[in-house]
Amino acid sequence: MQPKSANKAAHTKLSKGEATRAGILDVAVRMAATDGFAALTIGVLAERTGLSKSGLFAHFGSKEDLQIATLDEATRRYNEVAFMPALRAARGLKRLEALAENWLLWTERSELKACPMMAALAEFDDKPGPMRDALAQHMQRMNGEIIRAVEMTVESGEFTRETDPAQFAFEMFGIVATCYRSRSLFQDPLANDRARAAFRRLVNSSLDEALAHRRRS
Amino acid sequence: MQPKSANKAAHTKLSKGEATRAGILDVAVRMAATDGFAALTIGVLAERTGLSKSGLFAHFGSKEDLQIATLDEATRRYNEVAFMPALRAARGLKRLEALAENWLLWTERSELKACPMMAALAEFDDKPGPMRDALAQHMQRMNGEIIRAVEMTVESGEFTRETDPAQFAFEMFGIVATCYRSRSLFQDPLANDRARAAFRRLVNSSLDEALAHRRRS
DNA sequence: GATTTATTAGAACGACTGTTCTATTATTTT
DNA sequence: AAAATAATAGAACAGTCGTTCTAATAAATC
Repeated sequence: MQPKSANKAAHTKLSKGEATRAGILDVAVRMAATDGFAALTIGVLAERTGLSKSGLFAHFGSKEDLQIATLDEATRRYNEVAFMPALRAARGLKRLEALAENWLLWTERSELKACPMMAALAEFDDKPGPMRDALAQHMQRMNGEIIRAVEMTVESGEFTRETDPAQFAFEMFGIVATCYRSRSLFQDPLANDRARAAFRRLVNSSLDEALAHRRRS
Repeated sequence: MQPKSANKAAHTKLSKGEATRAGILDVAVRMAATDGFAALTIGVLAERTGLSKSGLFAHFGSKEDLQIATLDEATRRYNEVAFMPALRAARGLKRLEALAENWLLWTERSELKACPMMAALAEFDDKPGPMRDALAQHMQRMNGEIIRAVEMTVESGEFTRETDPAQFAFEMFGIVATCYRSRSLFQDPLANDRARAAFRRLVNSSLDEALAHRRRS
């Protein structure tokens, strides 16, 4: 199943198997974003990639592995398109804002119709199993990175010491998630702006408290 | 399919058909909350209600109608357990707070493991069809009621005139949705408190602006 | 109590599911 | 070019899906 020369340098030409696997995952990520992970059936996926069911199946040991691989690929793209570029912004508020903005826009930039991670969240957050475990891990990591960014904004002095990074991350996540939902369910063209306004308010409340605190002491 | 005497007073004894139908929907709502609407299959539902597949199926014309009926029943319960009781609170901030608190707690009070509407939202917000239409309608109504409550809080003078009710509803929805997700995915026992803190911050930002505004003028 | 109507069961349907075989091609290594 | 290995196809599997039919039973009406 696994080619002999598994570990290869980043830009080595892909073997045939690896290339088709990548192609499958590309279709799979798109499908997961649009129709959810439940729609990710072997038959439909085989049809859309031009492979036979068994031919496609051979690239993954099971449907569950296929789903996990799809989720992994989606988060890989998120990191590539949204998270890592945000790290180029200076530590502190600048970076935090970049994280928010990139998070809002990464699906458009990846030409996805919706966020596959949000879809996965919705489908598996209540069903125990390997998929849910993988998802929880990804989300913990993402959340941890946001918390880290908030902590740096506190350390830089832009946010008050009273700021609760976990609480901030919680609210930030809510804003982004609601934005995605608002877009898909209501096709609300204002969703992005509403999310930005909410985020600004969230940021301001940490800033304002800082100013008030300094005035008090 | 429909009994002759369909319209009956509120507390009339249910006919046998209506009783079983209600029993089916009770199981269906519970299942939708726990496992999602996709798990709402005729076979499983028949097994859990002790009916035959065809016997159960006869109560609904199609699976789609069953799903819609389940969603309707869920929103009916929400209105009964969360929305209507909140109307007993005085117009303005009190009522708005009651709406938020009841919204957070209605699943526990209904002995549901999660919110079926949130599940529906996640599964159908991207798939056009009657189910999505029904869902969008319910959500528009809920959102409208929140907006109305915010408007009343503005009219009562507790919120500043600059308050954007739709924006407030957007953020409030995000807070509740994230709370539910946080509970189910991470089993976070702090989720409710985080949501309450976020809501308090949301409320405060409208109040503070009001004070600032009065100071300015 | 007899007759009509509402409610349920049972069997069968074609379509689709994930998965496992075996066989046949491509590709890579020797 | 030969031998070994990787990649794909095709057929078949047991299971489930939603749905439709016919037949039997329960309840309501006369």
